[in-house]
Amino acid sequence: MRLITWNINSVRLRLETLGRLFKLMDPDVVCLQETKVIDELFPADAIAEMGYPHQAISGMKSYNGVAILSRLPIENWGTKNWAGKNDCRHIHAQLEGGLDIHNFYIPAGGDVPDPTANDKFAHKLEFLKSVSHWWADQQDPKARRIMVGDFNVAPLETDVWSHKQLLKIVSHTPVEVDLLNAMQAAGPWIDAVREIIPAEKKLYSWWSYRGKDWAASDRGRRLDHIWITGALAPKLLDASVAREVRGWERPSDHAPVAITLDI
DNA sequence: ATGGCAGGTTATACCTGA
Repeated sequence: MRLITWNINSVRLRLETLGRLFKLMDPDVVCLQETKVIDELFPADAIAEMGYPHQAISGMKSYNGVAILSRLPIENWGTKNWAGKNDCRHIHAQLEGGLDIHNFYIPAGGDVPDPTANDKFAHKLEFLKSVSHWWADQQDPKARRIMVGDFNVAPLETDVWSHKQLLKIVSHTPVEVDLLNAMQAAGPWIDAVREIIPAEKKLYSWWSYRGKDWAASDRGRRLDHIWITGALAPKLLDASVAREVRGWERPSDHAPVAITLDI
């Protein structure tokens, strides 16, 4: 089974690109973030025709929005609110056989890494804490769970183009990294991508739109993640970032991240 | 050395992203 996560930055604008991605990667399950559309206007029929008739969607106007698209039947699905906001940043779906998939769009956090001066950063920290506490209450050593999404935190030094230069930049500050690590420990979760691609290797999944030549300057960050529970770890076959997708025409600023499981 | 870009909106400037 192949599963991918992608911050698509508008599902309507990039519907054709999504079809191209289906052909490139042949995924069984696709988790999207920043769909930016209410459920009534989500291109559900077009995506079903492309081979993904089983869908769980939760969107709002203009901002945020998440979706899980699947070739395999979804037995049940739902959403949860975190940090006191109903803003379409999480959706989960259970597939046949009990595989549980959680898709998150964690708040970006604004520019100023100070929760007393910046409400968005305070919200991000609160969001990370509330998800951690929830996972801490879901302990089940046999659980087959996957947690994916745009976490908006690049935890490792090799997850950013310059650790030193980004220490005070939102997405790589120590307070965020500590909270992300706490969330990972709360699962406990295994970083599936770093199981396959060693932590010594630089790895990014996002490059700013603003650079002149994103590929040449390569100032990226690994903001998009796929975590799995210990019960799934023996099934992990592969993981990758589809960097080439960032170079396609009218791209999202995020590249898809993928894993393959022997299930 | 990031913010210079990009997406959405009852737009034609301003919010968001990170």
